[in-house]
Amino acid sequence: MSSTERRQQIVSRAAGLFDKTGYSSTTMDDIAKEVGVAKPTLYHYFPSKDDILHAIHEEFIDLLIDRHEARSETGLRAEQLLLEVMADILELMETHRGHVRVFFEHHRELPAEARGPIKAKRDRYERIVEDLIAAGVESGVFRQADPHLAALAAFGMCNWAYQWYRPGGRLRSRELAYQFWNYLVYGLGTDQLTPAAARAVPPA
Amino acid sequence: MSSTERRQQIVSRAAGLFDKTGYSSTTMDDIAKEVGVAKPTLYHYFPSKDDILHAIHEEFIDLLIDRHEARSETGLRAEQLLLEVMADILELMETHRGHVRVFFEHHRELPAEARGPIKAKRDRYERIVEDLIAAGVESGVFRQADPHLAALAAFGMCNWAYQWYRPGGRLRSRELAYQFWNYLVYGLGTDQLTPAAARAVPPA
DNA sequence: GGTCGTCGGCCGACCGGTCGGCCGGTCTAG
DNA sequence: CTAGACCGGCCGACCGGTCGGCCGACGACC
Repeated sequence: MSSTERRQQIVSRAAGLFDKTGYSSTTMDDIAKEVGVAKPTLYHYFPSKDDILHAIHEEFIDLLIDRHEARSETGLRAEQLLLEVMADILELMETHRGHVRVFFEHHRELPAEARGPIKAKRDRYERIVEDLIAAGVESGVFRQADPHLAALAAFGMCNWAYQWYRPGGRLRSRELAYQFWNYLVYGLGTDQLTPAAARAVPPA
Repeated sequence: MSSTERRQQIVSRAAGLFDKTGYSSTTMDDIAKEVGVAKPTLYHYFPSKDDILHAIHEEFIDLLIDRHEARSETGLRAEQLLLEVMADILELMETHRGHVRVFFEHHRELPAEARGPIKAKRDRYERIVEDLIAAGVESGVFRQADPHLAALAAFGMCNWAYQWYRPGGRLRSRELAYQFWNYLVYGLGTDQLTPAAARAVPPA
C-alpha cells in the first residue's frame, strides 16, 4: 500500500471510529488496530491525534465546496442550485458518515491554529448558500426573506439528518433532499390556512 | 444552601461546562471548582459522572414534554401547536443552553441502563409532533405529507440552532421560531415557481 | 441551659488505570 | 547501503473514584 493510500485509510477509518465512539473516547490504539498497524506507525503519518481530526475536517468541507463549484457554471436556476446543495450534504451522509459527525460535533477539539482556516471555509460555504437564496429573491422565485435565516433553516433540515439518517433506510439521500427541499420551497400548508399570516408579526 | 438546591446547582453548572468544553474533556475537578466545592462532595450527591449526565438528559426532555402537555388541553389548532413546539425548543436554547448540547451530542455516553428510558421519552416526544402534523393533514390545514419526515424537518430547523444561536443576538427565540414556522408552513417559493413540481418525482 | 452524641455536608490526599506520545530499534525494497 | 515503513515497550500526565476524617447544626437528656 502506497504512502498516500495509507494516509487516506487512516483518515477514513479514524473518522468511522470517531463517529461510532466519539473523539475523546477513541484511543490511538483503537485507530491503529482498526487500520491494522501499531500505534507508533500512526505517528509516522500524523504528528498528533488532533492532526487526524484536522484532516477529517478539511477533507469534508473541501468536498462540499468542490461539488458546488463544479456545478456553479452550469446555469442552473437558484431554486435548483439550492436543491443540489441540500442533496450534496445528504449524500455525504451516505458516503462519509464519519466525517459528518466529526465535522459537526468536534470542531472545538481542533488545535487552535487549525480552527481559523477551517472556520473560514465553513463560513464561505454558508455564504455561498446565502447568496444563492438572495439571488432567488432577486429573480422573484423566492419571496422576500432573510437569506441568512433561510439558509440556516435549509442547513438545519439537512445537517440535522446526521442524527437519524441511516444509509440502508427507506429513502435514498437524494429523495430525502427532494422531500425537504419541497417542504421548504412549497410549504406544508394548504390554502385552508389564512395566507395573510405569512407576513404577520409573531403572536405574543 | 439546601441539599436539593445544591444538587440542582451541580446539574446546571455541569451542563454549562459540558456545553463549553465537551463531556469527556470536562473533569470532575472542573465541575467541583465551578460549583465551589471539592471533588468528593460531588460524589456525595451523584454516584458517578455519568449520573450527572443522566440528570441533565432527564431534566431537559421532561421540560419539553411537560410544556407540551400543559398546552394540549387548550384547544389550539394543529398549526398553532406546531409553532408552540418549535418555540419551546428554541426557548430552551436561551434558558438551558448547556442542557441542549448535552442532550443532542452526548447520548452515547449515557450509562447503558439509563439509555433506554431516556430514548423512550425522546421517542415519545417525536411521536407527539408526528401525531400533531398528522392531525393537521387530517383537518386539511397541511397538505398530504409524511408526518414522520415533516417532523424531522421541523426538528432539524429548530434543533440545529444550538450550533449557532446565541441568546443575546438579533432575534429572540420566539421570533426565530415564528420565522422558521413561517418558512415551513408557507414555503419560500413564490407563484413564479411552477407549483406542479410540488408533487413531482425527484429529478434524476 | 449546658453537654454530648449523631449525622449530613464537606474535604485533603491518595490510588489505579488509561492514554497520548516517544525512543530506539528492525526489516525490506530498490 | 540507505530510506522509509513499521513496531515493542515504555513514560508521564491526567482523571474518575475512594478513604478516612473534620466540622458545625441540632436534638436528647439531665
